[in-house]
Amino acid sequence: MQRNHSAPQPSVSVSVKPNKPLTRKTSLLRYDTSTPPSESSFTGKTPSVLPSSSQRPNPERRVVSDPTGGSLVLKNSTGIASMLQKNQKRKREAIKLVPEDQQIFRGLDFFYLPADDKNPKRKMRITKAKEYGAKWTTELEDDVTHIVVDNSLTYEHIMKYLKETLKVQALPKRAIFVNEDYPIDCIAFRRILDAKQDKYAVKGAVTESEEKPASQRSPQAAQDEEDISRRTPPREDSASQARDVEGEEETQEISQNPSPARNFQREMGFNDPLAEMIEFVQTKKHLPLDDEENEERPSSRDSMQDPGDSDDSRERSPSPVRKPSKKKHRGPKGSFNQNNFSCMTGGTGETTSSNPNARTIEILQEMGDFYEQVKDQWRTRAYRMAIGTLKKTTNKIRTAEEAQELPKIGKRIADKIEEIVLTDGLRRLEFAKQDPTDRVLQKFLKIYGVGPSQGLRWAQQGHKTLEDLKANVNLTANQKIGIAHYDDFDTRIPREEVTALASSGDIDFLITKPSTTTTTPLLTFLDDLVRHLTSTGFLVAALAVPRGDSSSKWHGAC
DNA sequence: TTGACAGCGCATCTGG
DNA sequence: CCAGATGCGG
DNA sequence: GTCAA
Repeated sequence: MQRNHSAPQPSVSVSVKPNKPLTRKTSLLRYDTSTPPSESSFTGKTPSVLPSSSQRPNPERRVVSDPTGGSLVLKNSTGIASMLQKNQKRKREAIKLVPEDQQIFRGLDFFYLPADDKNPKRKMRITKAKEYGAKWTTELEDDVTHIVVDNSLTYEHIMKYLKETLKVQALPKRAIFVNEDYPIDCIAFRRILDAKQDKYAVKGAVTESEEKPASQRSPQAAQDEEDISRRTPPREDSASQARDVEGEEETQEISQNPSPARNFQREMGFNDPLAEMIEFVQTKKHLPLDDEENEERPSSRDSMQDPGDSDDSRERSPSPVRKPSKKKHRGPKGSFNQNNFSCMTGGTGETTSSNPNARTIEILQEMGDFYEQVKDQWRTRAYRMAIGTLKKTTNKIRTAEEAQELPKIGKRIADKIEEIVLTDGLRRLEFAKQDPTDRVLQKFLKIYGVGPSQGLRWAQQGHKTLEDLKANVNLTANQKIGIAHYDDFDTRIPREEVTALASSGDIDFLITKPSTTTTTPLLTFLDDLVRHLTSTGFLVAALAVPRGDSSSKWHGAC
C-alpha cells in the first residue's frame, strides 16, 4: 500500500497522521522504537551499568530532577515491571481449603483410580483437589464427573479393573477420563482446563487426534471398550461441561474494544482529502505519479515469505558507515526483512485463520501489542519473530517442549504457548492489562512524543490522567499535540486501499521525481504541498519538520 | 551471564 | 549561543 | 523476548 517509488535518491516522504500504538489484534506489524531504557527498567534488572553501550544511558541510574522539587531515581519495581520481571517462579503453595472463589473444582466429583488414598502421592493429590472444592468419591456413581487415573495405569488396566473388579456395567454419564496431571494443572492455572487435551488422556487411551479411526486401534482395546467405550476418552463435552459448572466468568475478554469513535466524517465530508492531495500533486508539477508504479515493478524486492527467523540476515555490512552512494532500496542486507508491512504478511490474513495455531498466535499477538504499547522494542520484536515462526508451522503446537524446538521460540514463550493451549488465555496478559500502574503508564505512552522515559517519570510522579499532565507538567509542543489528538492518534485509518490489507495507523507518501539528485527541489514542493494542505484545513498539526535542505520528511497530523 | 537485536532524523535537554 | 546527549518515532 | 558468544 505504501507507495514506494523507488526513485533513486531524492525522495521526500510525507507522513501524515502520526499513528500511535494499535489497540487491537488487528494490529499490523510495525516497527518498534529503540528505547533500551524500557528494557532494563521494566525488567527490574539491577542497576548494573551498561558500560559499553555508549549510545544509551542506563535508565536505572538516571537521576531526574523533578520540576516540583527534589530528584528521584527512576526505578520501576511494580506493574509492568513486575510482569516483565523474571518472577516466573510460580509457587504452588499448599493451601488449606482455598477461598470460595478459588474453588475451581466446586461441583465436580472426582473418582480416583486406584480408588483409595493409600498412596501418599495420590492422597496428596486428592487432598489438593478437595481443597479446591472437589468432592472425592470412591464409588463410581452417576454424579462422578471425572475419573482421575494414576499415570501408572494404562487404559487397558483400567478397563479390566473396572469390569472385572468393580463389575462396572456402565460409566457414570458425565464422567470423563483424565490422568493425574489434569487436576494438578487445573489448580496450577486456577481454572478448569480442557480435559480433552491429549496430555490428559489416560495412557493407552485413544486420543483426540486418533480418535475417529477405530480401525487403527488394537482389536483388543476396541473390544474392551465396548459398552463404556465411546464415553471414555472421547471427552467431547468434558471441558464445556465442567466449565459450566464453574461458571464461565473465566472466559477472558482480553480484548477491549478500540473505541471506534473516529471522525470519519471529516474524511467523508471532505470529498476525499487523499484524492485532492494527489490531484494537487499532479497539477503542481508534472510529477509522474503514475510512472512510479511502472518503474517500480522490476526491482520488486524479495518474496514475501521468509518472515520470521530469516531475520538473521547477518551478512551485515561490516561497518555501519552509510554511504551516500545511490544504493537502490535500503540497506544491502535484510533491509525490509521483517514482516513489518501488512502487504508482506499477506494482510488478507488467510494465513491466520487457517493456521492450527491461530488462537495461540492471536494471543501472542496481544502480548506483542502490549509490549509495543509499553514500547519495549525488543520484546515486541521477539514476539513478532516467534509469531512468525508459528505462522509457518503447519502442525499445532501444544506443549512447551514442542514449541521450544522452533526457531525464535525460547522457554518463556514456549511456556506461554502451552498455557495458551491449555487455558485459552494468558494470565500474564490479563494481569498486565489490569495493573493500575501499567494502565496509567500505557495511557501516557500512547501520547505522541511520550516514550518510556517520560511516561514512567510522570506515572511515578503520581500523574494519572491526561488532565493531570496538562495541568502540572511541562509538555513539549509535540506532546501537547499528542494529547490534543490523543484519540485520533490512537485510532487507525480505515481507508479503502488500506483496509484491503488491514488498517493503517498512518499514511506515508514518498515523493520522488526522476532526474533529481537532491531533495532540495522536492523540499520546495513538499513545502508547497504542506502549505496547501494546511491552508485547506487538512493538515492540522506539524510534528516534525524538515530542517536544512538535505532532508527529508515531514510529520504531521490531519 | 551478558550484549545485540539498524540506524537515523528531528526535538528537546544539558552543560559549557 | 552552540555542541553533545538523550528521547522519541517509524 | 531469543540467541549467540
